[in-house]
Amino acid sequence: MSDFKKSSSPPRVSPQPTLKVEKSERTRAAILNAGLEFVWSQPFRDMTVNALMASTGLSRSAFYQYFNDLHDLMETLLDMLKEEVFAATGSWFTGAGDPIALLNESLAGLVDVCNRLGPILRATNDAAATDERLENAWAQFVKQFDDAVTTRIEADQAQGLIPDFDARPLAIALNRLDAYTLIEAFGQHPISQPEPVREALARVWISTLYGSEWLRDRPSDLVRN
Amino acid sequence: MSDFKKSSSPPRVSPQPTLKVEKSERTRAAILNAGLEFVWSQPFRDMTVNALMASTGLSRSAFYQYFNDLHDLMETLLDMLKEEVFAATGSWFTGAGDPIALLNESLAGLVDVCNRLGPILRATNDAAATDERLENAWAQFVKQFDDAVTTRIEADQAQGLIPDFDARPLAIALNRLDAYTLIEAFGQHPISQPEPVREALARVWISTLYGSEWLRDRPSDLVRN
DNA sequence: ATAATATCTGACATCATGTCAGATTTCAAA
DNA sequence: TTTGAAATCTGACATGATGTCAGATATTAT
Repeated sequence: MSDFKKSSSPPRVSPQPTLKVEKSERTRAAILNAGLEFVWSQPFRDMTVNALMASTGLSRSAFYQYFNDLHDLMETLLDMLKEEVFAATGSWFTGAGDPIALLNESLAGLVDVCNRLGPILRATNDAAATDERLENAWAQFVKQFDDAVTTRIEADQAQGLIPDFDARPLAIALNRLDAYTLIEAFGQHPISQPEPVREALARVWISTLYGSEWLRDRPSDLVRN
Repeated sequence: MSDFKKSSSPPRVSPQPTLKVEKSERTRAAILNAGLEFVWSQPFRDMTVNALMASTGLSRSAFYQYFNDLHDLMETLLDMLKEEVFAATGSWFTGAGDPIALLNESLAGLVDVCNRLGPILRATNDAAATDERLENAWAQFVKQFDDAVTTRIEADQAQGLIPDFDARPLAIALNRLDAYTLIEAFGQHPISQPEPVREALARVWISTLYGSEWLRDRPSDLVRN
């Protein structure tokens, strides 16, 4: 009871835990944390350098010591997200063993990351619409998945595990499915239950790639890996 | 040869073909056409009332006689798109007969509309990120599909044509698949070939809903209906 | 304690927005 | 065709966000 906490609060950025903690590192982290707070509570379109810095006690112009503009800050948050997403989804791409089990694992990891960091996902995607640089960063992020998924599909096609369709358009479509279903589900309030979302994504991926016959049973034994 | 034309140029909006053509109707149409031209050639983030009106010969302030702001104009374009999309996809929702054939038809129609009107799709989605009103309009548009698809899935589940999963999360996921695959494919240059996109979407929908066994054959006999 | 350096601030120039009073154009009645 | 009321258009203004910069203040090593 005592440890109750609102379901999802932003993560925090801490400066390098070196002995010497430069002032600049601390304020940079403070600004990033203000950004996280903001993105967790308000849509990106309301973010303004003024509003952001007001919650740090620093002047508006101090912001420009650390970031070129708001989109630059968002790109930093996107980098945080990317790391976690790559870490969570690696298994299906690199792992050996039952492809369906690995795919399930990757999707579960992806859903978990987005459940925790959904607002970053949504905000960076929103922000990308108003800035060419960030849009390219986002596009490149997604493209890495398009490539990886295409490769994996083609490998499994070579093994006869997946029927012989044109892999790339399918990979692109399935990745858009993930990205925007997850943004919708976890990007902003009200936040969805993760489990039905995971089930929906898994059903689509598995029946499209490996065939619907693999869905009958398969209890959720993958929750504890 | 003489009738060759760039693969995709914006449609044009014409005033009501009444006898009396009000001046205001003509300039409203002119502004909308300027909006279409713009969205066909540049990203929405570069659209400015100045830039838009420059191409009409009217003053910047004249714009505000017809629209509250750029997002208001975009909402008008979205309405144009909605009509076409509803007209193109109706068959699977309302029609009677072979569900898979109807689904194929609806998806083909959807791909065709987006192939013609892709820039509107992309621009309105981009614009929605910076305006609450338009964001709601977009969300409502998509939600209509979520509801319709959910209903159709549940009806087919009742008939035993579709397995008994939770319909709504699936419907949401599949609609995001369509929306953002189509934005990606036709929203901006370079524009994809429609056919591989159509095939990818059809494969995902059909194998997820009705089972992958329906994909083996089925030549593209639906092209001419 | 102090000087060199790092960090921060206020003030400025720029640009897009939306409004409004008044100028200009349209159009229907005479 | 003329005319004047209504419709349409325009320039000028106030506002608010942006990014920069010179100088002020704080930090840190010695």
